Amino acid sequence: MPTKTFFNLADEKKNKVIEISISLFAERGYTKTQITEIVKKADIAKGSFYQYFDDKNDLFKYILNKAIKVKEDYIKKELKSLEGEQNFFRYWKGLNKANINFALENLNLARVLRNVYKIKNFELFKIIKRDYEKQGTDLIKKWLIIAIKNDEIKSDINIGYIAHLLYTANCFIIDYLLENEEIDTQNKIDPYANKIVEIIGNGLKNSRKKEG
Amino acid sequence: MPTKTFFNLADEKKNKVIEISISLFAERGYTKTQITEIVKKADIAKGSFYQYFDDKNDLFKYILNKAIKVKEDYIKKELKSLEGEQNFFRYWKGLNKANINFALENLNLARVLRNVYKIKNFELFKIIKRDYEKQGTDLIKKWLIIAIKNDEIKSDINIGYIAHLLYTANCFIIDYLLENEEIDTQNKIDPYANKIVEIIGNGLKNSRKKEG
DNA sequence: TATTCATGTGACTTGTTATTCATATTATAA
DNA sequence: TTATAATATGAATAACAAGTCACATGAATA
Repeated sequence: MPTKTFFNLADEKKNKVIEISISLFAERGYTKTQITEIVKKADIAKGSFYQYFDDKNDLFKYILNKAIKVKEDYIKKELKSLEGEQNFFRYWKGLNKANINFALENLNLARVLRNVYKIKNFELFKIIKRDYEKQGTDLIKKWLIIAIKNDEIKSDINIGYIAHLLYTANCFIIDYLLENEEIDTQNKIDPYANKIVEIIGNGLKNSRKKEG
Repeated sequence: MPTKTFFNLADEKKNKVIEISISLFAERGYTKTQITEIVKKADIAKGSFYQYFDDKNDLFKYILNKAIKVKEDYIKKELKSLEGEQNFFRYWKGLNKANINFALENLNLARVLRNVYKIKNFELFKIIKRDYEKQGTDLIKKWLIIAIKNDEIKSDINIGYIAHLLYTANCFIIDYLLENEEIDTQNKIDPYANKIVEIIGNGLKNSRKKEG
């Protein structure tokens, strides 16, 4: 956790440090981001940095948690608007939409999250990563179980596998978005995401049942 | 390129260095793999290492190219056995099979490749990575075009997107395999991979045409 | 204004790891 | 056997980046 001193800082200064850190972590990942560069860009002294944060890790965890919270808010908002909905695919589509909106409106935060996801052998983040992924797949699993009960989806699937596949399909869309910066508008990414949802959705659908 | 001295080495010694490097790069990725550890495990002197390789990068590129070559061999072999085949899905299944076999039989080489794929901001590897991905998607694109001509696949798809999706679905299977070491046999990974091929395949199929 | 507390500072220390180099050993050829 | 080339060695160096610290400045209160 950042120190009291950091939170006492004038908003402008505080946000400058945060924004610069986010953009560096997003661009270079954890290891290659240097405190030296952060302080230079934020125009503060090295010593000051260590008055604000215990160490590099402290800063990173702070930003990571920020990213997770912001993303969760997007998902919560979307789920609220889906309340009462019975159709699995609309749920999954909603989850995709929330994730895409989060990424579009917070490109660098989304990049920080994806970098953590891809990181290797970082004991500290392994737990965060696992929790984070579990949260995503658990939600899908819950929906899948209901969808199978409702005969909406074929029952000959392994729920764990498929939840993982659907989760990954979503990550894939986000990656595509983050790696192809030219795709920065809803107009371009939406048809793309919908196509994927449609393709995988068609493959999953219980063909014995007509669409609802 | 490793030096003449390295290639002159007795096979046992040479392979020891290679194997240890592969397993360390696979386990820890490029940055966290230390020459000091390689040298210690391979039981050679630090100075010797620098008689064999220009630097750490030289070693890594050598191993990376080795991995690419080995993987290509698996694909070439599979493609040969598919010669004359007209069905898109059998091709795609074949590609999956080749990749899975490569990964199962060369776990660490596969991990090295996946690590490179996930690496950020490594100018040197960006080109290799891009080439490598282009190769994978180009193959799928070629098949997709034929499949659409044959009415095997719906025509309302963006070939670039879908090729990328199919390519990623494959990477997803490999990741799942590499991250869940307990899945180390053909028996366990095959039904899993087939399920994914089936799901996405069903979604892509032209429903106006009966299966061939 | 004097005292105290909070914040700012950047040269220095520490730790880490790639890379070098002067020297020793071993193999090869004459 | 001797000379020459090839290979081996590990302590020393270099480069880099995180984290510290003794001191400076500023703000708040009495």
